[in-house]
Amino acid sequence: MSRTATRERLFAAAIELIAAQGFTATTVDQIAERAGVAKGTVYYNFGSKAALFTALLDYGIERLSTTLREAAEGRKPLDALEAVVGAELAFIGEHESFARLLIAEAWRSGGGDWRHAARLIREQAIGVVAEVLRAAVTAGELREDLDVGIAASAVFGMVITVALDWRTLQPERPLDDVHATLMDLLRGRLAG
Amino acid sequence: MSRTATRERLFAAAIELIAAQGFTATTVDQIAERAGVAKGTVYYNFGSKAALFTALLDYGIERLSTTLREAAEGRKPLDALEAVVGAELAFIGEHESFARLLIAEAWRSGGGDWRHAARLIREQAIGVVAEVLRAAVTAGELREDLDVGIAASAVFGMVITVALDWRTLQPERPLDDVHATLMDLLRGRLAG
DNA sequence: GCTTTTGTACTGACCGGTCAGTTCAAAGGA
DNA sequence: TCCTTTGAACTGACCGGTCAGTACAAAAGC
Repeated sequence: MSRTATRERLFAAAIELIAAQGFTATTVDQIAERAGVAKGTVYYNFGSKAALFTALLDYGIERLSTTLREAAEGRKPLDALEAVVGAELAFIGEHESFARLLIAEAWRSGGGDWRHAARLIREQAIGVVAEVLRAAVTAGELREDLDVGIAASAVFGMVITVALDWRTLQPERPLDDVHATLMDLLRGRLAG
Repeated sequence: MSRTATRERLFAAAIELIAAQGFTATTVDQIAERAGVAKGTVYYNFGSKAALFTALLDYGIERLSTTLREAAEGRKPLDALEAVVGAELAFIGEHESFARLLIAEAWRSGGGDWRHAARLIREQAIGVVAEVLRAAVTAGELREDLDVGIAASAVFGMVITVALDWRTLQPERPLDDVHATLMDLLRGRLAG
């Protein structure tokens, strides 16, 4: 098997297990078994359990932020916001386990080396949202005194929370439906 | 020392450690040491590491949802929403570690017995937000066809995300300031 | 008053199991 | 030939849980 194929199998296995059990509770033997490779292969490819995990975070966050950035590309600010929200929803729908893992690791307090992860998310994923909002402000489509930082983190957190509740409680519901409710909320179409 | 005092010392110690490291990575020895008691005391009081943790979750979620419910009490629907958001912000500001632990442990996928925790949060904490929104709909202050479930989880997730970013990135910022930005977002006061 | 008993809270050394990480000889495949 | 994988055996540290014992205050018995 090619090296990258093996790596991706290991990523997928590790993501599901760690999302369900947490990093420490997941054993390297479990990861190897689920990926259908030998334990030695894990160490041949990554060197350590921790290295596998950080590589996995880098890889996933990179994919997420790229997806968001591409969704925004070439659109007018407010359309871009809508597209980014939709892309985030879709990404989480497809990579539910990764999203759960992200939410768990990103908001840790002190400790580990993967405070790294928190910064990555903030700078890359939430950063895309912030850029879109900033563009909308510049274009005069949003209030000039909008606190872009807070608003971006609010949008990002709102979407990830709703998406996970959606997958958990009513997965049969169509994405567009959830997306529409979310956009109504954002546009302040609440009043009766 | 009284039994309840010991229990609360253990809660406080466990919350900080688990918020920073996760459940499995936190050892009973660490918890005992930080609480200033012997390891045996943990088992005398709770029976097991897992039991300590679920007791802690029950205790914390109960306090959170009570706080939210009291904030809403006796207010008109939309005022109640504002009050609940403020109360959630304040609670997280005061119990930051607990909030981090909640967000990390509550959105787990499969596995553990603390799928329990996810349900508790949904039913109790998010439930309060949902009730307030439902009251607002009944009073004609919000759209009749608003999806109360999605909206409630969106509001809850938005607030907890923003609150933790606030504590991490700009803790000196006054609560009222963050609260105001959040309410503007909710009211759709975005357009320029 | 005084001893004896009882119950509660806590202690910390210890045990048995688990797991990350290592090593290596052998095999597969491009 | 060289890169990659296999799978099993092993090690040593670490950790959850146990348990015999301490401390001590409040009854109980005399």
